Amino acid sequence: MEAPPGEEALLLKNQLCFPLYACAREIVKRYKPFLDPLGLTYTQYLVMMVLWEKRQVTAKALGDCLLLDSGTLTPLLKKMEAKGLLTRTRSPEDERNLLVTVTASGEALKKEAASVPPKMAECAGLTPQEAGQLYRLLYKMLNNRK
Amino acid sequence: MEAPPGEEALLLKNQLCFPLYACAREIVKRYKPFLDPLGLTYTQYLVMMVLWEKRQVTAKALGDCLLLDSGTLTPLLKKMEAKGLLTRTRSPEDERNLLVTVTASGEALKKEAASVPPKMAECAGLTPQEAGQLYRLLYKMLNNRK
DNA sequence: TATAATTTAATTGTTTCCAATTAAATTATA
DNA sequence: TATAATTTAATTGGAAACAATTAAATTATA
Repeated sequence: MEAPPGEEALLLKNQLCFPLYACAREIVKRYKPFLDPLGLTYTQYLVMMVLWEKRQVTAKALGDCLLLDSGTLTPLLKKMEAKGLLTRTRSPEDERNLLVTVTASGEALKKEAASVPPKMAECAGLTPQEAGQLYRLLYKMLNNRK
Repeated sequence: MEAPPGEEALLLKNQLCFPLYACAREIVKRYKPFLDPLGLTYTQYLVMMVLWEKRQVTAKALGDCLLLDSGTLTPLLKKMEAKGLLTRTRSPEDERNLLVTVTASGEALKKEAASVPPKMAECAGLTPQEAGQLYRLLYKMLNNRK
């Protein structure tokens, strides 16, 4: 005897999005003990990863990278500037563009951050194969954006 | 010529947690046009799914289900009570427990919500096999919690 | 039984996150 | 060129989310 179709689709245990949502929050929590010593939140850590790679980016490019808009980035970047991790200047060629540049002290943080990825990889608890599968599926969903 | 090991692990494109985090936010955004007509946010929709299934739960049990604590649930449930979706009463057997009970109007919303899961399944853009894989991997990570 | 420990919600303060709007700079077009 | 459209950040307001603390009720223990 089966439940009517509309019935079972609304059960929490049949949701795909719920574990996605819960897992994302859980992961940020698991990062916390590793990021606290660096004085970074998870979102700030993401910004730093982009800056460690590129040294300088516009706020627009950062938002495109991280899928965050100015409502999130503006206050975040101001806080990080106050902490001395980056500078915020206007592009001389196009005053609309905000240039975000890593400072020496922001750059220096990279060495301490090097220990974070291996610790996190461990606490995810997936095999390398599973992690690869998950990575591929998540990007497939993300890229399904219109 | 390879980058040093600590180097590549800090690249955004090599992160597993970033697409997880971005995908969770993206999914909530994709739900929005379907949930707005019901007057529900995504988190409120999760609460309603539990209530449609159980009719009555304690706030504690709800938090265990959804992995949310009282700091999130207390204001959320008050808002939902104000909207007439549920009632908040104390358990007579144990006054510490808050009983959350769906109202008739909350129950009535279930019929309208029946159309949401199929629409969401479509916009995830995964095959049923992939969705199953993703589901399994996410729960594996979640259950790796200490 | 009296006290201590535990459990459960609520509160407080901080950080994200987003939608919608505004303002400024630039680019396109009439 | 003058005006319109576009692009980019910033702002505003609302909803989560969480850590840490507090308060009340219950249970365990000395």
